[in-house]
Amino acid sequence: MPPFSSHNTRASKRHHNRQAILHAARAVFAERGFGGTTVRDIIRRTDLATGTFYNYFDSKDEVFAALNETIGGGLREKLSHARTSALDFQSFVENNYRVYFGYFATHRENYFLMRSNRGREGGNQVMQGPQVQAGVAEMSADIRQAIAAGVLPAMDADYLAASLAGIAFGVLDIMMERDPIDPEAATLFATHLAIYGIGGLSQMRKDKGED
Amino acid sequence: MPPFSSHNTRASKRHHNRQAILHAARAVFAERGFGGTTVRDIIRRTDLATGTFYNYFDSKDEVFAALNETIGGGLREKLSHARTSALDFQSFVENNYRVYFGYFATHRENYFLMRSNRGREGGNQVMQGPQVQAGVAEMSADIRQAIAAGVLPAMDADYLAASLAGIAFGVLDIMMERDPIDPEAATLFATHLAIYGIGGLSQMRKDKGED
Amino acid sequence: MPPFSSHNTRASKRHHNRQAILHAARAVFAERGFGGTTVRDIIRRTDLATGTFYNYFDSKDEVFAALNETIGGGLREKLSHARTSALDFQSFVENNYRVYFGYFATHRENYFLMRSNRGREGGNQVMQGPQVQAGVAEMSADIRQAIAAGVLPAMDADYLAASLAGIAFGVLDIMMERDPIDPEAATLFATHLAIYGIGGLSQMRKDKGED
Amino acid sequence: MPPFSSHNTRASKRHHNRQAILHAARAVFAERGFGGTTVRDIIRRTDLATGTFYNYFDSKDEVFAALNETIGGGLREKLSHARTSALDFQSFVENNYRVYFGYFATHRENYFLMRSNRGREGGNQVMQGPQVQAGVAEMSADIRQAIAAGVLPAMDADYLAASLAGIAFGVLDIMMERDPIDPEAATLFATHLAIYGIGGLSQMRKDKGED
DNA sequence: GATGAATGAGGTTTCATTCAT
DNA sequence: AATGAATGAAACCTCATTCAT
Repeated sequence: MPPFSSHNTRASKRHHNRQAILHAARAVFAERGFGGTTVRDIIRRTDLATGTFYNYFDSKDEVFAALNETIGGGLREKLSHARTSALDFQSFVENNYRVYFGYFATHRENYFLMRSNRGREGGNQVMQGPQVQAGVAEMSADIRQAIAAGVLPAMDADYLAASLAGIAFGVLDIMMERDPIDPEAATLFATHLAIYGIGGLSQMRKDKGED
Repeated sequence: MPPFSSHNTRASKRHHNRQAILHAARAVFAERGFGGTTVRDIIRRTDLATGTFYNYFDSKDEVFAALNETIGGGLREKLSHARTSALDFQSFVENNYRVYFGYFATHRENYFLMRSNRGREGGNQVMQGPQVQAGVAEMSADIRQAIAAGVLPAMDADYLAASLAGIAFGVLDIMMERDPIDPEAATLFATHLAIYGIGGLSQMRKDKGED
Repeated sequence: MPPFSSHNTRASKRHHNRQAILHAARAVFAERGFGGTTVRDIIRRTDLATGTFYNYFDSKDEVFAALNETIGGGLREKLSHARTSALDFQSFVENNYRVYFGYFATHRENYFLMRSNRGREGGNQVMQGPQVQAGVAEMSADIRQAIAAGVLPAMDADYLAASLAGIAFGVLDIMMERDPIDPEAATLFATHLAIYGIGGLSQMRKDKGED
Repeated sequence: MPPFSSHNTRASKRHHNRQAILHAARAVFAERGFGGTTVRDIIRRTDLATGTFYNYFDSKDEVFAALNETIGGGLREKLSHARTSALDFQSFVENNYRVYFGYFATHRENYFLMRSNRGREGGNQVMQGPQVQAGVAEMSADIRQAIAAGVLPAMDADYLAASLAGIAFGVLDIMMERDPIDPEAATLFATHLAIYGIGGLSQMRKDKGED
């Protein structure tokens, strides 16, 4: 046994290899999409051998899932933290957007990965990237709470949550195409649109009521 | 000789087969996504033979394209018509949404197809389905016009167009999950959110200006 | 019935179509070889339809055979005629070569066709093109006759016939690459080589006998 | 564990499989020709799986090339060696033929392979089998040298080299049909024909000159 | 007879996964 | 645990030939 090189070799090597695979996979999925990626594409960007892949993941599907898990986890955590520090509904929305746009502004790889969604299983390609799923679901819950607490007037919470996510997606795509990427501008735009829009939604009931 | 069925058989049979393939393809793509669909899957839902597929389309890609072309064409035309009849910006937005939601309410197959977008080539999965592309681009142009004409205050037209499309997508997904499907409710929700949101965007400048 | 266009339409049209197919086939086989040629390639150079091909030939193989038959026939006939007018063995050989090289000098298409021999069935690719087969066999017979008649000393007639054909092939390939094509030079070269070589073959026996 | 079979198994197995494929390919090409052979035909004569073929060769073309490379290499080397030991032009020619006929007399498989040349791309079917290519080209060079050195009178070196190769081909085909195969007889026949024929070619100039 | 779409066996190639070393 | 060749199902596509019109 070599004297130094390995006081915790076993575990750390394992971790290192797993990370190497994830890293390579993220890049390839982003470039070629899920369907266009082969396991060999992934392993080729690594100094491992084909078979080794299956010591770490059971299938191509699984790396993809793990990847989304990882990324989704990071984003979800940040969003969650941002949310707790919100004092009112506007800052709730604004914080969400700021974290969201900021995250992708500093993690371009993940943006491209997110867009590479697999092309089978009729899953919603837009709102069901795992990362977004989380955000939408939690946001939807928060909205319901806000309505219950009287902070927001009664309105369709699912439509609203889906709309806020849709705005996020749309604006994100434009933001990422620009140079320089300006997440703050995107945040302000989305926030204004959303907040005033939400304001209008209370009108909706009145409009109806006043018929 | 059957009395009707064959006054110009050759051409009509050809047309019939092409339709059969398109029909089958739409169903399979919707179920399994582009990547998960094989040409055999398509042809199996047909009473044609494998080779016949290639008399009508050169590849899987091509059916997919033709399908989107067809669908996109239909929707685009309707949207275009709706737009010309708009008297003010609110009805412009409202008509767009009404046509959009109404279209998918009565064409569920196409909704599922639209969500099956292929999973390779890093194309935007959300906003670049051919159908939507058209809508967004034209909407973006119309918004610029409206700004130039003074109907709308100066604002980021690309962000806005992308947001309006994002809202459409988000709301559509929720709408399609409900029973009964209520496109009018979706239209009103999206319209209110958008119109008031847009109203708020002018505030944005002022907010900034008043610093 | 149209007044002029067709006093013997039926038969002549049939002949015309057959010729059209043969003509097209010759060109395509020459370009792409037998294996690389599809029936559709052939028919595409024609104003006929796929199915019509099978009114004239039973298979791809058969056109190929007919083509070789036609060409071989032409060449064989010319060779045969040349042979009857030979007064001695030298002019027998010389006439053969002159006709052979002259034929391809004025029928380049057939030269290329001849080289496009099919690539299946382990048939000899060199000496068994149908055209050559004929020549070699007949030449072999003539050589035996010459030996029997005492015009030539005893020697291996099959080896000799094969060699004469081999020379023809080798020289032909070089000749066809040159510009201008000079069949007379080729004829003289091949004739000299052959005649003097044959002269040497009698020595062979003597060499052996004198051991 | 078997005592011998596996001291460096990995590499040796790889080599073994490659050989197995080449061996099978040679047999099938010889039987059916290039065009008539499918990759499946080859792999079927092996205990390997379809996909394995593509671990060793990229395509049918490539096995064929490798095969010719191997064979051509062997023959070329022998011919080259034979040539260096030639003292005069006659022994140069004689050695060439002896090696050539001797080679195929003891490698029947390769004879049949050589005749199976592919049937597409208008390549010369006769003189351009890789093996022969080498011989002809080198022979052509040697002839030019001999002419330059005054060993041979001026004559058309390309025609001559092609003719010598043509004789080899023609005689070989007859030789291989006989039982027993007698390469020495073939060698002597071809040599006599060639040497005396070449002698006659000098006459050609004179004939012309004396006009 | 002419047409040209339909047929379907069969060819080449890819690739997720297994497995012997 | 790592390796990387082997596997073989399955994908895409071609094309000689048939057949209804």
